[in-house]
Amino acid sequence: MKYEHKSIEQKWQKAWEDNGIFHAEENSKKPKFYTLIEFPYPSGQGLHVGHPRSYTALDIIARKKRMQGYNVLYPIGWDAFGLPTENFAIKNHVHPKEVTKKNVARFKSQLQSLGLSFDWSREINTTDPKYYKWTQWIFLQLFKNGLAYKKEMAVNWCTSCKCVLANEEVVNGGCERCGSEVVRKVKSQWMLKITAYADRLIKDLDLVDYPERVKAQQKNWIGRSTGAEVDFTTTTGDTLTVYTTRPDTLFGATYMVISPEHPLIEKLSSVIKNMDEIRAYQEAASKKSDFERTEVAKDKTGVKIDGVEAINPVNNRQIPIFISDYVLVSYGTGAIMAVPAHDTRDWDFAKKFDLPIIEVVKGGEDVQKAAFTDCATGILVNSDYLDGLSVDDAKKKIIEKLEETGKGHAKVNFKLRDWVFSRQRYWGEPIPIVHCPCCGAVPLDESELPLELPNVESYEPTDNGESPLATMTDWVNTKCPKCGADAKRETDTMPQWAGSSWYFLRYMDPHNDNALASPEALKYWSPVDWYNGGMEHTTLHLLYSRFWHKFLYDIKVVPTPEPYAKRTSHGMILGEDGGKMSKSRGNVVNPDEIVDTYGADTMRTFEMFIGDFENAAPWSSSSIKGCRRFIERFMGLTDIMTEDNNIRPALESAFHKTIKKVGEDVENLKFNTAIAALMSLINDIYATNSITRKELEIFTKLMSLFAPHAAEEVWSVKNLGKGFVSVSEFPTYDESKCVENTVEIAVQVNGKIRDKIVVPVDIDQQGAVSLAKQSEKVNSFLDGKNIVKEIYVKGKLVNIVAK
RNA sequence: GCCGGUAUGGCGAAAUAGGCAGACGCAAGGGACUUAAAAUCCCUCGGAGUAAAAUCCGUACCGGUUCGAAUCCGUACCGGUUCGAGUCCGGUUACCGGCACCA
Repeated sequence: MKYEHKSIEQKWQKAWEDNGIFHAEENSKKPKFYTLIEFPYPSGQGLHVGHPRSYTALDIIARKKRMQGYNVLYPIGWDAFGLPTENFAIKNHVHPKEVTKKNVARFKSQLQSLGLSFDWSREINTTDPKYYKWTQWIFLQLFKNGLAYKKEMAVNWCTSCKCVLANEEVVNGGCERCGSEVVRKVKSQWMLKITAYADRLIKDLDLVDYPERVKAQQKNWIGRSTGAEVDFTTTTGDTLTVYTTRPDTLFGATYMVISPEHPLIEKLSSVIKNMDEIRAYQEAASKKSDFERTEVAKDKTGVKIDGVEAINPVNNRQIPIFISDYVLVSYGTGAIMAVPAHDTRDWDFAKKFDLPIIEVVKGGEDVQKAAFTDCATGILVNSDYLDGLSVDDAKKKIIEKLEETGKGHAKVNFKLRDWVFSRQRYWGEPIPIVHCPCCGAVPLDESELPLELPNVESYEPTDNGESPLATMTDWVNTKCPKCGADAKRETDTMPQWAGSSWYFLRYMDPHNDNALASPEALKYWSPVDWYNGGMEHTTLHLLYSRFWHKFLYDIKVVPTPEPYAKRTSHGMILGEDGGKMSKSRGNVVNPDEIVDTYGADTMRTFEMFIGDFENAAPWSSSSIKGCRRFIERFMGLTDIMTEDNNIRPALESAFHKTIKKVGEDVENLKFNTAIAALMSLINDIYATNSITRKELEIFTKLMSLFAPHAAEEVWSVKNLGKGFVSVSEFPTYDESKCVENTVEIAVQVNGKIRDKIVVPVDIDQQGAVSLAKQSEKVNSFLDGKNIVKEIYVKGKLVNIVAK
């Protein structure tokens, strides 16, 4: 049979869609299976060869589950709010809505050309007011529950996007999206209190099946640490509270450091003698970007505060206070007690400013030469009632003492900060809040949702840091929903992460106007059974959506504490040169060209065959030919089919083994070896020059996971079964038929292979060894030696140990 | 610096409760078919070695355990915990990812 991929692929894509065979069933009695991929951002560049790697992988899972009798939900939609669209709109003077529409159409046709078994009847779009009505609704619930609040604070400001960024969006001091410089800017911002969920976001990782690296990264990002807050009094009678993870070293505190922004400085400005010097330091620190501030500086800087000192609560020793930018205002209390003997940063600082270093934990080298930071082995010294204790015991004891005397208490801290939720841009969900001069921030009534984006003249971001919406006075000016007074709408919009934080719920019931999804649909489909996506979203989307879902669980909207039961992650497809695909490198592969030249089936098979799914893999324009040949050979089977409706005995175990292997490998994301097994089997089939009807039926079903169009064609041309092979019953195997009658085993002498023999599969040790000894080759190595030991490993080898 | 991961032919990679290293595919070389090329089919394909064999070497490094190690161990060097350490804690090289002055 001639293989014309273009006509075949178009034909079957249309047939699948016309018959709706991939639509998830409503009110089904079948067990459900919800497979999910991260819905794409429809960029102007169109689909990238990286997208199909994830989509094809879960498509294969979805297809297999469908064939195994599950009611499968494999949905698709568009995460369409965002800056590139807006920037394109500004440049070309088109409405972002139009840009989005065009990009979605392009993406949709590209995706459909790949033969992915999405349920297109559930397509969603985050920019659709019917969709973002519910994004806004969730925001209102967060607001009503005190988890959304507005706060004046220093934020990350992208100088190019003219917009604030969340901490998660700042990469190496630059904007995650455009790479431009990020500076600190004080602005009033909407914040979401993700920190209220910090503990549960760590703890509930135990409930889900995620790769270890994902769990580790999330834990690392949340950064839980346990320690104590300790109150120091100052010579002015004020209280200076510090956070420390090493309260056991309190006796070794020889100075204190507060961050340049610490409020105590203003409060004591009249007492401080060197205020000019301090002001100059503050000024210099504020000019540094966040990146420079947090970069591990080799050289510590700081200024000693003149005129006020602190008193160590455990020994009443008077110690100096410094300001230094190595202490961050945003972590802990913005102040530390410095224990140079047991903290490398404090040690560096102490050396530079010639401050005393007092050893309070014994067990390391000379603390005058380097800080000793090992908690596991140290023993407390020079610490009064803590002397002789281990670090752990000393921590417990000192915290007890502090709590007794009211000088401190145990404290847990997180690196995680609240989520900066405002963006000063047009193309995002409007925040449904009205600012009233009397009532403050007032939420819109839920019946007013969706609060739609107005049409504006210009989407250009403003230099004064306000959203383009602020210029729309008839939209901005409104009445307070509470008291009716003249009031103004919030003009900031939500970040792109808002719409994607709950989209998987909408798929369960995408056309519902009364709720984000019906309780019945949520109950039936939750949680997502298998979610595949990129590692780059681990501390962004994946964390945000877990947070929202936990909140929705708390207010009894969703039935499960975690949104995704299982998460897997694919590796990147690299350019042929081994580097990341990018326009500037000129190594970008266009999927349209691949589909055009080789067909979607080849593209799919190749992306699955390319290597370990979880690792990065370079594209190869020559290797893909092997996959094309494989599919041609598959199509060619139709020319050698016989009407025999059995599996031939010679191939029986090969078929059963392949069914088993393909099924298991697919579940374990080992697509490459599953395809290799099918290639091996087809080689065995061609060696016999024929294939039976029954054999072709099974082979076609297995192939339909990877090359669904070609499989449908073979299925229908040879009339192998009713309907579509894509929804036929997945073949089963018989474990007992997976084994051959005879097997070739290796014969070793002293661990070196000397011969290979064919033996019955169930032969015992004695039989195998005596057969092995009949080999001349083996005997030549045994000559003149005594046999010490004979080893037989069933189905593998015989090893004769001789001396 | 900390956390996680990886290391196998010319290339993408297989094989780990220890058991035939390199499945499957690409590339390459030879042959068949063809006026020729492409396509297809057959053969070879880790390295050294040989006329062909034999044989030796080979899974980042070094060292071990074992009849047998890509797979297990680190006992190499030193120290600690312990009545008692091969067993618990603390090493080397290269690359990738994450975090990084988080007290």
